[in-house]
Amino acid sequence: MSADIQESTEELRGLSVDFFVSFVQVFGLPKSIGQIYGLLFVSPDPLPMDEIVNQLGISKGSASQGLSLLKSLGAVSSIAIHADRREHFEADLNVSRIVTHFFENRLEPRLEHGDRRLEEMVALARLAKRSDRTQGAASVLTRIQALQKWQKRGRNLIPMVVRWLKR
Amino acid sequence: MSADIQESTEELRGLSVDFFVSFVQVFGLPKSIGQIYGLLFVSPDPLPMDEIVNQLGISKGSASQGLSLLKSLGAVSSIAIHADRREHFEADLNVSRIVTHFFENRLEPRLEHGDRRLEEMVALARLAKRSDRTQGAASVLTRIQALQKWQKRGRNLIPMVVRWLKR
DNA sequence: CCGTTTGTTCATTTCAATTTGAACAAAAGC
DNA sequence: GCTTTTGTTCAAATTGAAATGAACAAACGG
Repeated sequence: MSADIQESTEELRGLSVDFFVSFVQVFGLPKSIGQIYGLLFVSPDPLPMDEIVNQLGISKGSASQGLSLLKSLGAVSSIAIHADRREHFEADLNVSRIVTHFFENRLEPRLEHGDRRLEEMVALARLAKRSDRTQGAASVLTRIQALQKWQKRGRNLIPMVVRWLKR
Repeated sequence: MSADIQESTEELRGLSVDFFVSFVQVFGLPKSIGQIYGLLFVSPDPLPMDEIVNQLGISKGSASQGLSLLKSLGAVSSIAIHADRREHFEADLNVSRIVTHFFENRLEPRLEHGDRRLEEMVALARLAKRSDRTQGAASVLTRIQALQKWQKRGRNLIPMVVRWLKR
């Protein structure tokens, strides 16, 4: 490989790593996940873990953990390479998978939890309103109920987004 | 105020704080922001900063910074109270504001940046493909172009979401 | 079997983001 | 003008999440 090709390959790698680091951080995932995926994304051939460790300068531990998360997201898959017993990894172009995972695992549980919290809040605010017949208590109840509407609206949005991305 | 009312008021406050801490964390905002908003949300009357500091047990610094962020989001507004020179704060039920702010300030700049990165990546991959006529170089270019499509799709989604929430 | 390669786990370290609190500024009342 | 109250700023401390790397396990080859 000539010197300038190697150079631009490295530059491409850097851009890809950067791109995906920024991407995964939107979803609150660690930087190393973005680095690994970014490297695999522009690699023409599947890479073994020690290549990933070397090229990114990260630890074996990070690479191992990162790869297993990425596999669980369906964002990378492992490939058998003839006459090499090491596991090789390849990026899947599964943008919707990682996003869907974010919605279903990060967002959905919180929304679920939030629903229950809001129920309890309504109950307490009703109680307060009954004993303490002030304008204040009533308006707090009203607000909480308005918030419940927003919560529902948000939840309805998620399946729409997922569908749009899968379409 | 009777003992049981005061008690359930405190419980309500705790639930609200919890709810909003969890909410803001989805958007990568600090916990204190959620605490402050949660407290104001269930307060019948506007509160001065020192009340917020006392009730939440946070520092003056956090409260000051948090309130100014919340004001900038349009999530709280300040209210003048007769014969009290302290600034009083009230929660606005502006769920869409905070979400819109997230999209426009956190997401949009990243997407913008991502667009530029992808352009550079395409350029480099084209170069690589021209000099190095292997299957690998060509397939890397194809992937990057596929990613560009996803990026566009994501960007188109945002105005839709914002509209849905504002509607 | 035994040594070597490959990969995982988890206690410790590192690092970044948030919170604190003390110093400072601004405004108000006396 | 001086004191007190109110609010901001920012360097330092705290905290929590992620990365490290050493110890361990598993799989393979000879």
